[in-house]
Amino acid sequence: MRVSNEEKERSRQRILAAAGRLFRERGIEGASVGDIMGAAGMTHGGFYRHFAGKEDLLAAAISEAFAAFARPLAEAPSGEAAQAFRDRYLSQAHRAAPGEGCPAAALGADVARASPALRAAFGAGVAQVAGGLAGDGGTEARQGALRDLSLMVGAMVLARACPDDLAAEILAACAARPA
Amino acid sequence: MRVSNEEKERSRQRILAAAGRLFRERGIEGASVGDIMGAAGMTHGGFYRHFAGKEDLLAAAISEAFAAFARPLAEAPSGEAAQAFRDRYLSQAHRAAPGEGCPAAALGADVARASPALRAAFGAGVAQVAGGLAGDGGTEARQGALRDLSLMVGAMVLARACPDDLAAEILAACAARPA
DNA sequence: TGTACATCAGTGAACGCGCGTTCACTGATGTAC
DNA sequence: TGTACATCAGTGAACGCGCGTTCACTGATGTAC
Repeated sequence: MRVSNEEKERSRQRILAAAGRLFRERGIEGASVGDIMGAAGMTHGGFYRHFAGKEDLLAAAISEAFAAFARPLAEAPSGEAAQAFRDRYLSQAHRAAPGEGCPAAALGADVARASPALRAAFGAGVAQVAGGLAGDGGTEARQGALRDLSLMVGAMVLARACPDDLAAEILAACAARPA
Repeated sequence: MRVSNEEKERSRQRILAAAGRLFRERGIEGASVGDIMGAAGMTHGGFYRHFAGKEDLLAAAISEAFAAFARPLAEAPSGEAAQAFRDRYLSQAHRAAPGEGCPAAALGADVARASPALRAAFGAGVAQVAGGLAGDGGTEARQGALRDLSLMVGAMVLARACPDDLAAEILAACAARPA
């Protein structure tokens, strides 16, 4: 049965939110279209009324996830926000909750093997986060932001893949000197 | 037809080498048992004479890949080897050849979602590389090595997932100040 | 050292399963008059 | 504003495909005597 235009838009947002969480939690291949639609409260068949296919959804979910993840950086005074962002990033809470965490740490390796279109969307997200970290500084600030982000992404990738004690050591080592 | 014990061992090594390359190039799910056996010059059926299953092979391939990747760090004087390692790590050549590159950058995100046994093997590999970077320094050297490795892994994950120009910027920014 | 036989590495067909996508169908919504 | 009809969001069955794993089979290798 057809639903109203407003409800359709709400459905689309639910699918996007579920995709953003499940892709980050399980990886691109680990989250099926059926899983995502189920998490959004629907069956799989209606998916193609909203997206052209899984890759189309993935691109939209990545853009949305990066925008949400970078939001705190744009909303507060530059220096404070950046430091709060770093502290949150290198926490055990972030390690334990990839579904709400950094899209780069969760999906970077998958995107590396994906289409140029996806990599463009991913690159735009990375630039967005780096821009937020750099504030309105110049070239050097941007360089520093890219270095900071690399350190954080690497620390989180390693921490999630390592046993708990080594993970704690990695996060502490990277938090110790904020580059 | 049965083959000799020596040839069986050579087959096992070919499977391990092919797995190490294909897992890093395509990810854990992207490299099938059939692909790997084909790359090793055999058909898929014989696989189970060598390994209990795909996960067993993956653990062995990860250990082998980390050992080979860390080898240059153990074979040369500590300071020189570490600097050469960093330069090679943050290069375009490494970005373009994941199959022969750092297992942590290529497989970290996949291993984060895998079994504790796999994460233990991965953690041992990470510790091996960090140990090679730290040389025979103390706690502080190990902290620094974990930070260095995090920076390198993050830079490579981001560089591979981003378009070429942003990737070059990331690698240059991280090479500029070797933490 | 020879011989007879058990072992087993590798082959290729087959299995059950979950995937992304397609499709006929439904009935409430949107729209042209 | 009402009405008649076209649209289309969502359902659930079905598709073709590739996956990891199993299995009967083969014949050269390993081994007990």
